[in-house]
Amino acid sequence: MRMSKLFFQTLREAPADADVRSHQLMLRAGLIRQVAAGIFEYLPLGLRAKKKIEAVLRNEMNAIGGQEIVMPVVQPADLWKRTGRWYEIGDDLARLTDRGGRELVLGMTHEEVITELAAGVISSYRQLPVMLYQVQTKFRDEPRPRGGLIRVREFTMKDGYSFHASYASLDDYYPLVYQAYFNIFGRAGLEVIAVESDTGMMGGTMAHEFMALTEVGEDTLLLCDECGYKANRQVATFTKPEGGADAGEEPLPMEEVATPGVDTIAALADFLEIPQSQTAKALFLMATVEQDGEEKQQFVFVVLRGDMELNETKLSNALKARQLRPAQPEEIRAIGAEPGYGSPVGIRRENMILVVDDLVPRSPNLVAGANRDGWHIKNVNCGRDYEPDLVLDVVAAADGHPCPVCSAPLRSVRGVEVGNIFKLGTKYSEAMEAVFLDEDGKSAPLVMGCYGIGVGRLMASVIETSNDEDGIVWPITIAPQHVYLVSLATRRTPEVIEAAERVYADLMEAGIEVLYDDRDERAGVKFNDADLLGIPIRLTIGARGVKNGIAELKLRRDDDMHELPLDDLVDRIAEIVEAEEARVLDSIKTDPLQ
RNA sequence: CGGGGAGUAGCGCAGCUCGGUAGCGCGCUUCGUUCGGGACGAAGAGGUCGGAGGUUCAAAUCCUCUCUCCCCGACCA
Repeated sequence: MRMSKLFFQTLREAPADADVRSHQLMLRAGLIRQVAAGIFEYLPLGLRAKKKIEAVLRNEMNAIGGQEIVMPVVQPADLWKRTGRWYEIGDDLARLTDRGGRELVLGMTHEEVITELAAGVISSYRQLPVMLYQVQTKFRDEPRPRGGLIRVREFTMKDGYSFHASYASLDDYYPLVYQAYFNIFGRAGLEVIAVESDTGMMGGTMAHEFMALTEVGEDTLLLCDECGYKANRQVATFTKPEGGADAGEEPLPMEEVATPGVDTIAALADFLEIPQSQTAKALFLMATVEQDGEEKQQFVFVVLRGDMELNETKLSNALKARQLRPAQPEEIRAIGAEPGYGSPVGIRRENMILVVDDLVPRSPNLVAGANRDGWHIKNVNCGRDYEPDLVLDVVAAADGHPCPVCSAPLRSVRGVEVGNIFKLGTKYSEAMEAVFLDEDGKSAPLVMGCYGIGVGRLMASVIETSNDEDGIVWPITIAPQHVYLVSLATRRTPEVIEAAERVYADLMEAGIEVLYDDRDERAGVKFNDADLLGIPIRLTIGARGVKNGIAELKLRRDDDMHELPLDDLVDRIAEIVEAEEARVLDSIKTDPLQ
């Protein structure tokens, strides 16, 4: 490809509304353009990188028996009604109506469609297991797209779905996908870790997320450097201490204490000069739950120890709540509690659930609110002064908490979820009546797994983790082009143009991907654009070199200059491309599946 | 949805307080000189100042409404 004809433009300055590094670089390098919030165009170079990633995806999916199909973006609402997700999912699901008044959705994922498809094709255990996948556009009307391609509304996803005759078969297959995912990310030059994750709206029994560790990530992960435990904060557990500072202490009589204007835990601990672990934190939430097929609002009172944070995912899962929101002050007062001074002691227990974190009953003599503005109660004891409805682990693991496996301190890091794998089970096959006949001639629902990778997000993550102050540093495996050929010709040096043209033609002839900078620009402009674009191999043809029969070679990833003889260039470049590819492949790291 | 910020040429910005011919840098076009890490000179093209109302002799500037984008939070298969 000739730069002089390439449809793009590099930018010296990053657009003001990009503040994530990968976003800035992709815009500056002319890989993408933004059309609307979370909606992007791919320009030629960006698309080439995207297609390289897709080629890796296809290759690895095919290697574990995947068969590629394509399903529609626009799907009938009826399918989504059958699984209930039409009702469960809120505004993230874009809905539209066709000319005949029929309701449609833009596919945000394809479980419904593929399960229906599988139901139509699969009738016997002899057809199982089978893995189907597609590389297709998804639309999710995210409330807040951000970070360029990190979080978007319209995106390309590789989504795969496996169908099995039994859970045992799914259990056998799942590790193959797990390994294929490491191969994919490794081949794309992205280091990831796999963490256990919440199964969320997908449902299912087991799930892993593949996370690229970077500060721009939206997920918090907890890692143990000692034993290797790692989990998304949403599901992470930790070894809870035996009790508070006063563990083992005898319960003391309750005592009211005036605390004017002290309506936060931090202020309370300061005011009474006690650690936050000696306080009780009261949280009031409204949960949307299903009861007898009806949606219902359920008031939830949660008591945590003051030094802990609520993990809403844990609570939500335990209550099987569809939604959780903070309760309004009038809702809180309706049960006889006072916002800012909430306490489980002396409240009206009708129409509410009192959930207590399991650390609270082990922590005697806590200071709780008095349900009265400006007052707290000392020496509140769970079990003596109030009876919880549920005692659960509902607190969030945080940096420094003891590992649940080995008790070493956990470390919290940020990560971008670039892929996920789920054991779905029969949730969708039952809803869609996707059944097969087993060996005994009995009808049974298909057992499913599903596996996703966001292509653009993967690309952004690679750039996010592989760049320097001058620009992108592409791994050669997914770089838009392998070679950036710089011609430093001027009008007085036609022999340089001639040599560069010949090298370009030879490289093309040999099937080597080359971006030829034939623009009438000064050397500095070309070198700076070369650095910005991040093509792995830079080849420079200048007057000096041509006189001596050499070209100059520099790899984007290091600072060393090399000289290559012009008459042996093509073979040498081919070797280097191969060596650089091998280098990426050699660095693939896999986490054992736990 | 809550909080904050911003919309003026392709990109980065000034002008707005105090109403009076729409500017600067980069990029783009043409010509000339230059040519190994973002050259120089000359001459140009390019903007309904996000949109709609209003106030005024006169609105980028003041008022009202509205749209869009970004950041933090809520949310997130």
